[in-house]
Amino acid sequence: MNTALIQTADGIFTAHFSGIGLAALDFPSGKTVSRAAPDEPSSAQFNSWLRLTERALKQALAGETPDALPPLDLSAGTEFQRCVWNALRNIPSGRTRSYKEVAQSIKRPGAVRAVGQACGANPIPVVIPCHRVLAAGGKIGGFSGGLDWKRKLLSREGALPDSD
DNA sequence: AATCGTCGTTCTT
DNA sequence: AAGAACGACGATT
Repeated sequence: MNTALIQTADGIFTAHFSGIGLAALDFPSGKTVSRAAPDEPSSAQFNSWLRLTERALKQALAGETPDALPPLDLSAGTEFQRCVWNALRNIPSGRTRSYKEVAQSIKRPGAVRAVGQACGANPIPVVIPCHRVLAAGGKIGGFSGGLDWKRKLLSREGALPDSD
């Protein structure tokens, strides 16, 4: 797994690439910046994926819909998790779904709580828009990267619900 | 506010 | 290999 740092206006994200594509994306840690040396030689392909990732990330952080994504490596997830993550990918910017709606959309209407778990296990936040999933009634719900991030992202998309 | 139903994942035997 | 525990939930009381 090659890791690369991506500098944005919101801090330094860390991207992890497998041989398949982008496998994980970490929020800025705030503290120690991982300086791990690449364990694979830098190739033209990785550089291309990194450019795509950087562009897509910055667009997404600005509340825009990325015009292109790098290949994603979701192979680490279970079948169920990949279903959920794919469902998340077609929630358009500026729109939100409830956990229940996501559960229904993947034909497992009873697996509401399991959907929440799967969202939390999303390895590529922001790009895979897990922040667009709210609890019922427009409640903010939770977020693995911290609720401040969830609110910030939704706010930039103009989809931040009125806090009740 | 407290409790229960639900279900995939993870942690313990 | 089971079984118990645990959630970024939702519905009921």
